[in-house]
Amino acid sequence: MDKTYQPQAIESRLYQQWEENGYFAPAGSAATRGEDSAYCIMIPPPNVTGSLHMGHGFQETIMDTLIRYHRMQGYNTLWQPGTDHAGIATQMVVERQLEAASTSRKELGRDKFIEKVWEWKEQSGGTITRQLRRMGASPDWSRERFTMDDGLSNAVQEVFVRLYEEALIYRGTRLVNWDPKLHTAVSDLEVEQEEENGSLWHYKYPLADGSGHLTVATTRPETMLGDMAVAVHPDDERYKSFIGKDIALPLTERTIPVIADDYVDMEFGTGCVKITPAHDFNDYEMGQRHNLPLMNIFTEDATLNDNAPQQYRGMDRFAARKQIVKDLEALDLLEKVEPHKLKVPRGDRTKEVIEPFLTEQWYVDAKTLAKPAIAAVENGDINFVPKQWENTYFAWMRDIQDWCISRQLWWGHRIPAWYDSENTIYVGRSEAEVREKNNLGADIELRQDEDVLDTWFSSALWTFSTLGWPDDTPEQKIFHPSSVLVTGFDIIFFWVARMIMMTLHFKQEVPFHTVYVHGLVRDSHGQKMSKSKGNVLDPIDLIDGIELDPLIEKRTSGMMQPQQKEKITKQTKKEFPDGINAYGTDALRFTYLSLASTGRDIKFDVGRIEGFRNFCNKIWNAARYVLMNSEEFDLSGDNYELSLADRWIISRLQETETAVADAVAQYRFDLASQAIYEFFWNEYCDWYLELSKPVLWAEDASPELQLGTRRTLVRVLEAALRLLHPMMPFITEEIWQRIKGLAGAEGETIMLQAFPCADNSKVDAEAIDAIEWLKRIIIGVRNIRGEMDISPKKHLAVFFKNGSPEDQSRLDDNEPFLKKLANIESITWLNEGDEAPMSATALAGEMEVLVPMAGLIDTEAEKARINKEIDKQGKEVKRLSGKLGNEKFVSNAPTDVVEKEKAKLAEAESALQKLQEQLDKLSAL
RNA sequence: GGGUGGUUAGCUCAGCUGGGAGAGCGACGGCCUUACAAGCCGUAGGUCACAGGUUCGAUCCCUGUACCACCCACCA
Repeated sequence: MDKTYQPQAIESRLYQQWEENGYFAPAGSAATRGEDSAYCIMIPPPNVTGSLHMGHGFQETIMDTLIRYHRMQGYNTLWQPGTDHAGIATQMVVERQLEAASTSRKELGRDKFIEKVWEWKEQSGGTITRQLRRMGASPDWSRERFTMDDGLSNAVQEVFVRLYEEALIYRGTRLVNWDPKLHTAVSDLEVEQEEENGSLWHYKYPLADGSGHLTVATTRPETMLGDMAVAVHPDDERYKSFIGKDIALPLTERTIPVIADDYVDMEFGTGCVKITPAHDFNDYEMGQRHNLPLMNIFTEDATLNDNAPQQYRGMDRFAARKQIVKDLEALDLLEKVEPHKLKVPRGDRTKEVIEPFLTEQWYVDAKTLAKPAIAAVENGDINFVPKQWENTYFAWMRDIQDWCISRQLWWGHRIPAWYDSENTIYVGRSEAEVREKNNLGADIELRQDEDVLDTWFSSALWTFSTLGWPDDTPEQKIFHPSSVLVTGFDIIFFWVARMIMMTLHFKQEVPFHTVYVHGLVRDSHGQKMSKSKGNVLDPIDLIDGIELDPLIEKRTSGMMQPQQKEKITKQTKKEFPDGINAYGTDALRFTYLSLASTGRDIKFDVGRIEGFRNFCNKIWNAARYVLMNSEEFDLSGDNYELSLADRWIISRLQETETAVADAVAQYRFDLASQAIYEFFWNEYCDWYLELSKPVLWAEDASPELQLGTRRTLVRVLEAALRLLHPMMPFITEEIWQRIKGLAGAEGETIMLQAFPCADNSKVDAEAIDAIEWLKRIIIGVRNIRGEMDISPKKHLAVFFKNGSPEDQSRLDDNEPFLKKLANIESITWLNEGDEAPMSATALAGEMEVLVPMAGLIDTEAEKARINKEIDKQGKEVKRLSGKLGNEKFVSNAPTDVVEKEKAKLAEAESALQKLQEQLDKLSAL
């Protein structure tokens, strides 16, 4: 074995073996395993043409850990992989490519364009799944699905048709969020409201009869061309007399009424609001209440249409704004402009300003579907972890709006609706079915709806469409509902809520029992990672490492402003002067898990991953040690004896196994990883391996004891590897393969071994006490050595004073260990009355451990050290005696607490007394 | 405007339904001790954001305040 762990030497080889051997597939049918033993996770399908980012890495690690854990526990385990066609995102990428090639989607035409998208999908579609493999993910790749493949498209169509037939899908004309760049409607969720700096213009609107004017305040002057009224509050004394009068709308030939509506806030602006029902959601509502006509003034590109006065037609909305501001000012109608912060709606993909736009679209009746979906969480059929996300879910679901599902895109599931020349709607699974069902002869021309469905429509069916629905498949019986959904809070509404609605409706069961909601991965300063900030880390770079120059190149490529490029370059040079080391997959996974405490975002600090890379190295070297000391021996016999240390480490292993099981049951991967880390490093390596040396290296040790130690070394390591495998699959497999024979394990892979389960009968309290005793003494001597600057090489002669018979017997049992671990030459037991040399002292309970000072220790230094300890113990005594002197504490606190405090006090008092005596002696010199 | 989460060592975070705080990294001192210098040994760091309250006792429970982050919402 290499002296240092080299992840790149083993990872891809092992992964290939796992995949080729079919270890990722579920093991056994429902008949052989029983349905109860199934465990299933559906992957949140990443964009098919995307690539892995830190959020994926985090999420995949959690899922894979859960999957490997349950697989090892013997569940019939399915991790269902797949990818999403990501309508808008993918179409945008391909359109950009076309643009670069000086053509466009329109030029190409629908069929050719879709062909191009499929080409792009074939070309780049493997990236993310390849990267998932690098993460060590173990989904059943043979079952991989794509939202646009035949089976899933079939499910989408079926769901659409059935919902339409149940009147839960309908077509309606209303204001939608329109993206003028993409030329499509988007749902409310796809609109981000960002606060931006704008202006609030105050304009005079003259009355038609010339008797005066009202002043309206607006952030969007250009929409005034579509104004249909001016509204005031009915109780507003200032404007009561204006209600019912007419306004001569400037720049147009139209007159509009002054209306009263209590939506108007008297305090804001001037208290007069211009009402543009076709271009504002609130105005639309008010228009409905007051029967105002709608006048749309925009085209699909958000340029002004023919409803606008001649001089504005064809102008872009922002150019029109400038022009209208100018024109109104020229008419002397501008009263004032003030700076104003406002929320600007932007498309989450295009960042384009979204325009409320009157169109005909398809909608899902979400209110009806939401009812059972709310109930399922209320009654505990679905549990969120952490629980507070349920409130977020409820709040949204109880006020849910109908879901606009049609998109004016080409890439996606085409809506299965046909129209005749009269625009009658026919919905069906195919044109043929539509014709047959509606008795439409071949002479009647039908055209299919041009639109496609929102990407999330197909994602909403994911848990059952991937298992073969609408066909009745055995997979659905075994694996549905799935066990847990692992996802980010940002898609609770987009995806989780809609999955719950759709699945309950079509399967009459929940899609999953638990929703584990994890936080966002941020950079080490808590900033969101984004290309524009230049702070993005790529999980693959953390695995393979990357030099500084390519890292800078990666972070700055495609940057428009050279200024920004420079800033990012500087920042990157500062943070990663030598680039990023190759840490390997296991270190990365362990880092994610150790940061995964529930309910908060995680800051990813490269310092952390380095620490866990070191942990990998520690494991590697511990294994080297174990192999060196056991490889050439026959460990198979039964003629062995376990030492105290053996029994101790076996006890601690059981306790660690319990801690890990408890933590995983609560999705506390941070606690689980910490428990293993501590066990392996601080106990197995720091103490047990050291304790094994005196046994293995002693000429005169009994063969039984040596065999016992070798067995324990190997077997505890083997169990620890299994315990660790779901978190660190690669290193554990590699080492396991080398030691399985020695440990008496059989099987081809650690992946399919039993996960360790604590056996409390192996917890040996006596051994634990004995090793604690041992550790106290060794640490005491080391402390003196360190504090008094005694060379580690110096063999010490020490004395034990005031020891009990139990101390005596422990000394007899453990002398070689003490000598080896504290580098002690001799231990002299002092009976009462024996003369003790002038010494530095460490306490082990009542017993004093003396390190003679002659020639080694300076009196003043030792006095200072003792004083420090006296100070500490003195404070403790004061605190405890104060507490115990409090009548109320003694009478009110539970007796076991009082007893515990009393014992602590006695111990502190005894220590204090001994230290004081020692100090007196030193002072007398 | 409503809601959620956070505030603990220099940094990143734990702290198990209340018995006066822990880890990793970093810092400091000493070690090339035959598994590991990506290591070993030792040490020093905290009025647990602030103010009240409940309690014999509060980092933990309650109320309020401040700051940070995020989500939702129709203020032109």
